[in-house]
Amino acid sequence: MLTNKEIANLFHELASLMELHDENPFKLRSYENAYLALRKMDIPLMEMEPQEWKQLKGIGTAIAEKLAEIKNSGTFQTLEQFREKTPPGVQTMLRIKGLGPKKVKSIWKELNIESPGELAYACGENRLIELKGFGAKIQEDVLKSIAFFDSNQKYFLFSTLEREALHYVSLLRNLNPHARIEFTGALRRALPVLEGIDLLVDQMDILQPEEYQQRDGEGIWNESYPVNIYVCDPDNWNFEMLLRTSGSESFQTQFLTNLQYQHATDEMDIFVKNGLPFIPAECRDMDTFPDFDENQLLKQEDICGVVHAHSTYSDGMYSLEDMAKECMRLGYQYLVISDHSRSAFYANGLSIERVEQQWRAIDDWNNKSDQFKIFKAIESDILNDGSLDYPDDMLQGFDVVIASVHSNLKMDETKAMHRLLRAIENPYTRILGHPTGRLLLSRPGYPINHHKIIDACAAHQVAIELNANPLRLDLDWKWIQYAMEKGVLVSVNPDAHNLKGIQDIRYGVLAARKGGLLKNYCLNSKNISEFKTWISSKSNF
DNA sequence: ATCGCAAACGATCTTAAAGGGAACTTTAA
Repeated sequence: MLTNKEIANLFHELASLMELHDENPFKLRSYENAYLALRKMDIPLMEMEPQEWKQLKGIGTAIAEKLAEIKNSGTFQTLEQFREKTPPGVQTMLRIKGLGPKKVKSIWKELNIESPGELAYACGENRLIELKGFGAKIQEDVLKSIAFFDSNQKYFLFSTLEREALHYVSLLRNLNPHARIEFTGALRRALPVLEGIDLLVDQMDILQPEEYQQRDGEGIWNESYPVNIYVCDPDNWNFEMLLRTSGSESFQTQFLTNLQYQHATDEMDIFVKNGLPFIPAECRDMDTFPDFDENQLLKQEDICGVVHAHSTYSDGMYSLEDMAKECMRLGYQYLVISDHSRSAFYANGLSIERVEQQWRAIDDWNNKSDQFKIFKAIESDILNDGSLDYPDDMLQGFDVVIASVHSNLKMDETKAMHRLLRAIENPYTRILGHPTGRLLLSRPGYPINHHKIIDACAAHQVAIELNANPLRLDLDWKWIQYAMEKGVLVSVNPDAHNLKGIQDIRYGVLAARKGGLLKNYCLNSKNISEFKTWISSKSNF
């Protein structure tokens, strides 16, 4: 069953392919609009009644019919026809950053290049610059993009493989209801990007390796990524094996030599019996293992407030009130609503008038509700010169200003640092949003000096966002220790654009734990009164 | 292909930077 994003991507793919084949630009714009609408939806399309599809804005008769086809077969005829008349390698080229349909078309038709490999070769031979509209700079960038693209081919997002892994677990459980099955390997350590799935099972005599192949039809084996199934002693669930198969290399060498394992009742027991501090699985990628009390490590239930979410005022799918109600339902105490600022045109950023309109709505809510509070925030674009997106007297009116870069991400380190440092130094900035702008496996993000950024945040009492979207997880977990050393708070922010998106906080908490974030260093683990104190704590006015 | 206003059809409209090539196209947020 396809997810909304996967379905949306099919229409995006169709639009690109149609453009490649010179179809009616308005037609393909409709598919592009459908893509934009569907990717943001959090109600699963495949679980909706077919007649409901047509109610959605951007979905008419034709696309609703295609959705029905997708429900039946996972794809639709029109798409398959366009796929058929486009070489697979050309389709792959469409996924390379910096190449849109126009450029791919000219590479394909003028140079007869039909794959990224051939394209890289042609760049090496200086042949791309012959094309009209291409030059030395583009040729160089294309080579870099292809290298980045290639290097990511064997990796998958944690969120993707976790979902798949749960599917495998249920398959295995069907084969043997009594089996004990656990995630292990990098999946258990919650690495943000993974090469495959590792599972540890007992009593799996029914599953000899050669059988994996035979069971192809049931999806036990997989073509895109390896599924490693470790089998331990059927009579005795083996914590040694769990520990060994889930440790990183540095963890193995530092901890797993000469350990006594006998009669361990759980994993923690092995640590205790050997006089070692317990290191939770997700923390085992750290270079050095800090002395911490595991109980102080951030937990999902420590998060008191939802910081950084969007509403229909900008590019969110749900109203301010709906977002607030969902946060309440999930047990949070407050919502820090942060729509896009006025320069974010593509995201329907808020003009000054519309900011004021939203403020009135927030005041209304807060006047009526004393049990759940909405704070006024903005995700302000950091403009090219490092300034924020509104005049000071407007910025002053927000409870929280989150400063993020959204445009002109192609920067060298000097430019990026200048831009970010200026934003951090701005007296109104309270949180630095997704510090590198990376999208895991798809966009590298601009280069920054993390030490200097964190130092500046410490000097200016600016918290750093750990954007919890599984595609971002930016600030990277590796920098959390340094942030804590400098006393910088980390805010685990969902950046939600719909109700479901709020629950991305879970991925953020995993990444935070991975970096060893302690509860006391997490901004949104503050309860509402602590959070209010933090808001009024900035002292450099 | 979809929408919206209207009753069969016309309009579809983000914007700015970058790069290449001397005015404009392409891409990406």
